[in-house]
Amino acid sequence: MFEEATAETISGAVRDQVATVMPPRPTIHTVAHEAGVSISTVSQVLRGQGRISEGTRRKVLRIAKKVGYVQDRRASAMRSGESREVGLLIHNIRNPFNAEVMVGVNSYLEEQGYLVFVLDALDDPVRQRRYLQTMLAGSLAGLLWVPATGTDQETIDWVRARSSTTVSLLRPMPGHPFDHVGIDSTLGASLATRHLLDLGHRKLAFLGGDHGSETIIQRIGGFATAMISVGARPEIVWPCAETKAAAMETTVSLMTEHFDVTGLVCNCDVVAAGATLGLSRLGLSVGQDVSVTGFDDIEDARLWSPPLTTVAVDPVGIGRQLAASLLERRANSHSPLRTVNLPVKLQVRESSGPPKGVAR
Amino acid sequence: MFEEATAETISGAVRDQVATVMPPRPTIHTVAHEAGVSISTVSQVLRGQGRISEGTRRKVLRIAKKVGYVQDRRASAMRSGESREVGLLIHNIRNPFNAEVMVGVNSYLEEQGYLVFVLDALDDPVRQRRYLQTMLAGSLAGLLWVPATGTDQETIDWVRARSSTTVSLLRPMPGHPFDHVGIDSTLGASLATRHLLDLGHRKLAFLGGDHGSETIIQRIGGFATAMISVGARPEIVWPCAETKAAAMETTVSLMTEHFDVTGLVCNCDVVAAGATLGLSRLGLSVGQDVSVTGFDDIEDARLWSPPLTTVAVDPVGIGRQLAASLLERRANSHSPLRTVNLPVKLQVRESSGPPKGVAR
DNA sequence: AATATCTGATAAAACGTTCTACCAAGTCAA
DNA sequence: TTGACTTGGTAGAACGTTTTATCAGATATT
Repeated sequence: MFEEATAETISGAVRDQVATVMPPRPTIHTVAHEAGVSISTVSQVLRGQGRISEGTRRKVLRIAKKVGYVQDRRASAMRSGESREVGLLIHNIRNPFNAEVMVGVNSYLEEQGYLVFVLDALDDPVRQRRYLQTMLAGSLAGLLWVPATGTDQETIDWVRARSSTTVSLLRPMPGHPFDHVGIDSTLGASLATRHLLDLGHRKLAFLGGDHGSETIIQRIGGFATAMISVGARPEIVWPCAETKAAAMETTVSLMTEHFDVTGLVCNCDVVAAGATLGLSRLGLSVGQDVSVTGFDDIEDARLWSPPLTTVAVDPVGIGRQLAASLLERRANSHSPLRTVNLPVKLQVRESSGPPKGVAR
Repeated sequence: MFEEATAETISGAVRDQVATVMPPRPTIHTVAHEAGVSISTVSQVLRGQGRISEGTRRKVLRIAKKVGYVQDRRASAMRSGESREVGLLIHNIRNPFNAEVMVGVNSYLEEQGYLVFVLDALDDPVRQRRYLQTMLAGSLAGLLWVPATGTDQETIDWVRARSSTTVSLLRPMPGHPFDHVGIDSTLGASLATRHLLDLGHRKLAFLGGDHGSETIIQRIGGFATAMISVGARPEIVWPCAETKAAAMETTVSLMTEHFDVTGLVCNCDVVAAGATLGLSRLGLSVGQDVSVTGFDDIEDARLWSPPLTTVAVDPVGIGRQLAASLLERRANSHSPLRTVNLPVKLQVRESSGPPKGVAR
């Protein structure tokens, strides 16, 4: 078949098998009838429970395979109140870091027979609320949740009332109402800051993050601590949204107002990317005129121009830890809540260098 | 609360409300009982059907809101056979392009009251098969499917037998068994190739893509056509996996074997990124020694060093078109299958330039 | 006054599972 | 032979909905 290479092709050719009537999906009844046993027997065989003789067991399994039976998870979940589906509610899947986390979660849980499905709240609390409602309406094995910016207490309480197994990640919530997997934000930010200070910088700014979140508080804390330890003043702190566009705008404003800043400690790599854009728009060269550090070490960071100095975390590792925490909580629902903070590591590349006038 | 800044902190502090017993989730029965009506009445009110007086209607709605009732979608779907959940089965969510598509799908469908959930097959046919089985086991409003590399005919047939509303995307399947939304791969590849030819290149290679897929056939077709039209020979075609690491390795091998190649036409931006890495490992400068073009125009492409010349497509637009196609198919299940190809546009940046020895 | 029609609501069966309670037949010990 | 126990299996209720059939009472029509 030849696809014409016009700008927009709509090929409306009639193809075969459009309106064939679908055969009914095989259910447990189909199998039972075919095998000449009761549905209870089939159910027990399929779940490996109850007392069934080896003979019928084999027969049922054979028939099940033959007719292509596959369990309806929702029916199963509805009756037993036990599902093997885990919801991953993420605040923004466009951030490649989150995609990596998802891969980690998935790889761990699927070998345990769980199905992970993902919802992207696009960092919108209203949408997030709607998603939470629909997810928790049916039974769910567990919820992995990166709360959106501006998540209110009511939502948190609502989730806590509905779901016993919830693990939050990355963004700590006030009061730590759930098990939590995060990273050592304070340490990370202070590592990055100290690195710039060691290079000779003194006039540094912190860029990015939404005001008021726990993460940002920790990171600003790390930044400030490092600054103060050498007698510098951590006075320039500009929050901004986690997108390149926003970070670019903010950087332009920031550098216009504070033209003597020689280093930017950014809240994440995406913000650092935006900062890079903003600086080059101002004709400033990253790594020479102004140093920039990120946070995350997403896969692309090493490809940028110049390659980004950043605080590396292991997103797949976070994903796996998340999954592990979830299963642990399921196994033991009465143990006290836990917070696990995974290690960070400074990854030095060319976006940071000594300030102008200081010999390397 | 102070989080210690060690490499790995496990804070095991006991917190409050660990073992509080959950109140039962309100069901339609709760509402019915509270309002003093039957569950059928509640059901009818909630779906706006049947003959219910204005008085009871209002009362039911009030109570439902009061007790915080939210419908159990799985029970509803099970009984009615009609769900409002759409599954998006994607071959690799790490590719930012796919994340954008997802955003497009989501934004369109959610305003129609659908819930979109995502599964990432990690480009593994076996995993994909398992996911398809679990998704199609219950009823699903529709399936959006980017087939994994190496999807076999049996799987395709199986899906066709189970699901009437499936839209495939991006990777056309043999025989075009579903509605399809794609991009004009042939045109895109020939645009990129022609661009390099116009700059004076003659010795070009095509890099990336998995052998045998329709997409790659189209793109290689576009590449070859453009080459032949100026009398060059399209002989160097190296497929490779869609990851930076693989592309880097392949590029190194390719350039070692064909040291006189001056331009690489890549199958996607991720591969182009890998190629960039490979070239710089060989000490070759991108855009000067060797030109590189990509395909997708992911958000980061303009940030790389040098910024990537690439074939731009609109992933969010694809997502929206996908959603539209799905709803159309649902509305009219007997219309002939359709293929929609969205336009592409060449985005020229600094990763492409005239070959050495040719004046710009 | 008897019958038909309409209105507002309900009872009960389904959807595909799981699970508790129960049963029939066989085995074994006393 | 009796009672107790074991083995292998089944019936049927339940999960939270939707949907069809039905019903009681009111209103309208002959």
